[in-house]
Amino acid sequence: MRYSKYFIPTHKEAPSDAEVISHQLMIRAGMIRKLTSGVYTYLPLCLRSIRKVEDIIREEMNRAGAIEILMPAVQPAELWQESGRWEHYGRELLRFKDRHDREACFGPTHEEVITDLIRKEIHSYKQMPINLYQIQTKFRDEIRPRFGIMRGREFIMKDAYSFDVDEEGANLSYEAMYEAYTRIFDRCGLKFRAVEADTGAIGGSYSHEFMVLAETGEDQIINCTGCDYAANLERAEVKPSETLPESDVQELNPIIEVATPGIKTVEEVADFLSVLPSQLIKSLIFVVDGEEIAVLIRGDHELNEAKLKSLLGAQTVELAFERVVEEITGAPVGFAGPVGLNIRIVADHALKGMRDFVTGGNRKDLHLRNVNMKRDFEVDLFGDLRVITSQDSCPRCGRKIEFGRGIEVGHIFKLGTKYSQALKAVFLNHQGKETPIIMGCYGIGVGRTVAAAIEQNHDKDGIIFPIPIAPFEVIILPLQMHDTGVVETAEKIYTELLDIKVDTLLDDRDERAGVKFNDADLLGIPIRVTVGVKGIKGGQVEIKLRSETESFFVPINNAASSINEKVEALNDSPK
RNA sequence: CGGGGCGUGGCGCAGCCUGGUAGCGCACCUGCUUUGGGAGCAGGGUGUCGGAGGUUCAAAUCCUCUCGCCCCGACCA
Repeated sequence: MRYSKYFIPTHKEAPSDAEVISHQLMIRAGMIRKLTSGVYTYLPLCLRSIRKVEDIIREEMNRAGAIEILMPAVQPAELWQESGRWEHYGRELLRFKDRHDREACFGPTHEEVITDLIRKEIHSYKQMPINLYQIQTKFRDEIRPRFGIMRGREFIMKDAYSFDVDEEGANLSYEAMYEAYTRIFDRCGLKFRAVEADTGAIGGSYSHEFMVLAETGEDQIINCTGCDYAANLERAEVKPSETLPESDVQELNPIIEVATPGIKTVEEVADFLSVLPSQLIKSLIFVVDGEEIAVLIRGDHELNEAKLKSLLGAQTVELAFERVVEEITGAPVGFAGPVGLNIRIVADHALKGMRDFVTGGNRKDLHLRNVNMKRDFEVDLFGDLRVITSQDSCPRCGRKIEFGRGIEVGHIFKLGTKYSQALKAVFLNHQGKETPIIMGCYGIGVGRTVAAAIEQNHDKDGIIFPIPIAPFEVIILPLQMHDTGVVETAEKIYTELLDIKVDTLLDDRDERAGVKFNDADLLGIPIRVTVGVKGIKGGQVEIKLRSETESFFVPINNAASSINEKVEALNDSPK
């Protein structure tokens, strides 16, 4: 491609609303332009990167035995009502009506559509396993789109769905996808980690997220330094600590009421009473599928709502409004406690060993000291409810854990029969018995993968693309466009590279050297070939890798083959 | 949805408080010079100051409404 005939509108400055580096660089490098909140045009450079990611995805999905299809973006409401998600998916689902006033939505995901297809076409165990995938534009009306195409509302996604006759087959399908995803992100040249994850709105029983490691990632992840356990923070299990014997009940101290005027937060109360936050118990009132429930957490711990949700098998979990808290506890927010409450109480494991602790007094400006379980209140259900901390050890092997951040680029789920049951996707098994199909689903954010790659690979001058997903592999910079020797040499190498199928951009603009160098750095094309009068005199051109500071010279005559060697070397060396 | 902030040329911003001819840098166009790390000089074009209404002799500026965008929050009492 010739730069002068192409469309790469670069900018020196990033717009002020671009927060993260990948967003800034994608705007500056002329990759994306915003149309409206969370909705972007992919300019040619970005599209080339996206296509390269898509090609890698296709190759690996096909290798894993999946089959590409393309489903409609617009979906009828009836299907979503049938699965129950018309109600549950919430405001993220973009809904509208057609001219006949029929309700529809723009697909944010395709479990309903694919399951509908499968229930109509698959009736026998002989037709499975099967895995169908597509690469398509989705729309999710995010609460707060941000970071450019990292969290857009409209985005390109690869989604795959597997259908199996039994659990064992479903596990094989899942593992095949796990391997395919590992290969995909490896081939994209990304540093990533697969972590155990919460299943969220898609539902299902078990899942892994593929996280590109980056400081600016929206997700917090933990991993064990001793074994291969890694998880999303919202999922990470906490090993229950040793519980103390419960035999010495008689030695418990009597409850003391303490006036705590205006003192509400854990820090304030602990400070006021000169105790550690770990001696306090936070009592949080939640509305769980319409039922009010008290949740008890140690003062220095943090509740993990996802865990609460799964412990109770709930659809919705919401912190109660102030008014509700006042009705239930008889006190303003900040003074809730378990003593005397007549609603269900669930508590984190960490409370088991505690005695003589501090809680709210269910009265304005009152806390209680020396509160104890069993004597003063009963816990209906214990569970793992808190967020893991740096003091905790690995739930599998007990060794030290590390915290980090990541960008979720892929997510694989075991769905079980959630959708096949709701939509009655059944088949006849060997015994001729009607059985629900076991499903799995597997997503990759294609645009986000490109953004994540930039987030992970850049410097002060711009992007440093991993070569497998770079829009071009090589950029040629003829520095003096008025010098026929320079131009001819650049053209010669350009033609030779195109002949051997190296993706090459020739910067044939009549610009000053500095402009070309800076743009080349900004665009992040992995290999730069500089053709200048100086080099030509010695019969040489200069080659520099974007990822390195040193350059070297090669003879013009075999420049193309030297460059090709570099291209292949870079392609073969995953990060 | 709650809180905060911002809308002035393509981009980045000043001007607004204290009303009085709309400005700067980059970008863009023309010419000359320059040409291995975002050139210099000269000339030029570019705005319904987000929109509507109001106050006023006069509004980018003050007031009201509205739209859009961004940030934080929407769980930890």
